[in-house]
Amino acid sequence: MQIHTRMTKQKRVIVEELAGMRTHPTANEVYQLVRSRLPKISLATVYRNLEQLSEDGSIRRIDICGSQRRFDPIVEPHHHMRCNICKSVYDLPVQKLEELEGCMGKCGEYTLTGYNLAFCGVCHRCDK
Amino acid sequence: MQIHTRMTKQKRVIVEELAGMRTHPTANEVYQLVRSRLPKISLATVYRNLEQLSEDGSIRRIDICGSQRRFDPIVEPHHHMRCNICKSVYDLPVQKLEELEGCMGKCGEYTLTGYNLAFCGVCHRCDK
DNA sequence: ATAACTGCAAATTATTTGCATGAGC
DNA sequence: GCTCATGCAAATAATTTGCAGTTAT
Repeated sequence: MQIHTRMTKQKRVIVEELAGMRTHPTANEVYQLVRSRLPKISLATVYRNLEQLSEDGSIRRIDICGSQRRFDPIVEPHHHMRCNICKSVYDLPVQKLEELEGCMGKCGEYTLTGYNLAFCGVCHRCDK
Repeated sequence: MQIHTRMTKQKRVIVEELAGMRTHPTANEVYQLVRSRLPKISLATVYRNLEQLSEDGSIRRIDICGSQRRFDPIVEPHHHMRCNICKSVYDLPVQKLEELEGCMGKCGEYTLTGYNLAFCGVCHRCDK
């Protein structure tokens, strides 16, 4: 980790493309998007920027979805759901779990600082 | 997936070694354990058996811990916490989240069938 | 000027698969 | 005996790293 980070052309385009997306793209999906504007960008640069942006809190990294990491431009607390069939990840309109916030802090011999909650199920498109 | 599964020597030892473990081992950790009793077993066999056992509900697969899948012999609902520092995964003595159960079923346009909740923080060993 | 960032290619890590042989039921 | 399971080796997939050249501050 570094002390100073710089705003590069690549980072700016990554942030711009991610903004507003609600599909929780993987690194490779972000790479494909960004490539239409910066054809020479490399996948490693996308990985490095997504990682750095997660670290400074600009975006949210979603580690709960099986083998592939996903990214979310919305950092405010909310929950996700992953369809067992199509594997898409959606935002969930469940806001009533503030009880979770009450778990933060000291909990037995652990100090809890955050959590990941992911539901699984079937989405409207796959539910026939 | 197959219709009939068989109880092999390898599967039996994997189940026996896993039973009672509270460290949520990775496939490779299970492999190392089992190897002391079955030196010729291969890592692929361990992966195949852990996957099969998760599918038939005999063990629980934990997909929420970053890049490595972990396994838990306890299938009853409970929550986990992963230390940010040592990356260990612990059981959590938080049982008051039954509200989560109330979220199952229809939720907007989704049908929720399960969830994964993992806390992160710092464990007693790393908290100095 | 200097430290951070890039693209590229190669390396790593975790997991899966093809296949010939072996073993439960 | 018929499948399913195994061991091995090779393949895949996701992510990370080394490095020499480039760029933001």
